[in-house]
Amino acid sequence: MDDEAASPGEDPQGTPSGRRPRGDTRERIQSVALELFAEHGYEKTSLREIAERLDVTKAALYYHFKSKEDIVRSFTEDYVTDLDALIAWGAAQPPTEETRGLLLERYSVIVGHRLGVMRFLEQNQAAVHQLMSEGQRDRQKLFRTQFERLCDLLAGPDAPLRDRVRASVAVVSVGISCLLFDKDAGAPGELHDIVLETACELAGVKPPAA
Amino acid sequence: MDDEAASPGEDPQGTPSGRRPRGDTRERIQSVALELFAEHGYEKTSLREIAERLDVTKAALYYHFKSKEDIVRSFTEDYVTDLDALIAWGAAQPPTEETRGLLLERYSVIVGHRLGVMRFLEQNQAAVHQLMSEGQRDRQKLFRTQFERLCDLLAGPDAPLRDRVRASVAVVSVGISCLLFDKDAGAPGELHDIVLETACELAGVKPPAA
DNA sequence: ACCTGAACACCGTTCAAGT
DNA sequence: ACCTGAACACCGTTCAAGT
Repeated sequence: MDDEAASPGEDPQGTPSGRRPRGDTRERIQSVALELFAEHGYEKTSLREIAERLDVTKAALYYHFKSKEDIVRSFTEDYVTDLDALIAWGAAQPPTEETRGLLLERYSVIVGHRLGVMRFLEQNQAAVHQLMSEGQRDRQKLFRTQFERLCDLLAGPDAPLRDRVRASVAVVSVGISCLLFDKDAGAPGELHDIVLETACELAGVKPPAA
Repeated sequence: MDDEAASPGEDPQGTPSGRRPRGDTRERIQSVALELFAEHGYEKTSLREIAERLDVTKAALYYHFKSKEDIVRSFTEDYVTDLDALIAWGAAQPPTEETRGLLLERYSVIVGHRLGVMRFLEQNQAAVHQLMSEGQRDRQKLFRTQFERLCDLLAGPDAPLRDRVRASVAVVSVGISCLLFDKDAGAPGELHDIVLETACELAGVKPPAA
């Protein structure tokens, strides 16, 4: 039923520490790929380049991943899971101002923890959008849908246009602020506070625990 | 010196109405390309598809454009020119609150007039970024640079972090709001007013002519 | 001036085969 | 389980040649 759990072969014995086959080639592929995708873009990075850096053949990559897009999905998955959990949490809360403030704060924490993936997603929207809208059966996991769900939790589909626009800008602002000013912050929490305050102002809520 | 003015051949006689060679193939390529690039993304759209829709050969496209990237540049150029003019204007004004408000208003007008190109740029950042950072000698025309110049006119590189973050979000908000809510607006100026008000609030200025 | 046909190197993907 | 070598169809690009 759930066929996307096992990646290489089947591992029927079940190696104690999970399914990683000791040689950590799979993870090395992931990290080299994310690095190169960020540098030259997803489409401009060829599997040959990735393979060469790892001293393996192009074909070897296909033992660990079933396609180039599957490599992307592998390091995108965790972010999607986090965001899904946040949305589910938000949907279960009473739609109060406090909930909306916490939603933005938790979203900013997720973004802060996965800047590399966020940068990739932001820069390769077109590639990623195609990628996700085909194979994925679970429509709830499409990025666009997740974005909309998050916005709806902040403003609701029946809210006046102004509120919906500002809610969208609030969500987007968290992402791009973190990406653009990652390096420029002095104190560690400085950027986080600014980002959250700005997003909350846009969404029309007081920042939580201000 | 300026070698990017003439596109097909040289047209030494100088056809009265410009350099268009009557058969409007060049423009048909542009419109089909923008359409397909928006639908399937820049990289996923092949020159074969474009050529087939126009009933010509792939090779024919190379008579009108010197590469696939050159097609993008052709419908990107006008937007870049507009933005350059806006930046030049802004740099020549006194750095008052009124100037900053007008900067945002004029930017939102430019964006509103070129939604198709904006959508393409937003979704294909990675492709476009590569594209522009190589061939282009005129560094001032890089998109990233234009974005930064615009932000600097709103906040200045020495402004406190908070102001710089909010200036960046202000600029980005104009683009994404127009793209996301293009269709949802009731009255014609309704969205424009909301977008401008939001951007001005972020940049810390009163909206012009409110 | 405007376009075709055929070739080029490169790409992502597959698969039988090796260890 | 993990990887190679060789082949596949397709891509962007070039170029001599046609009208």
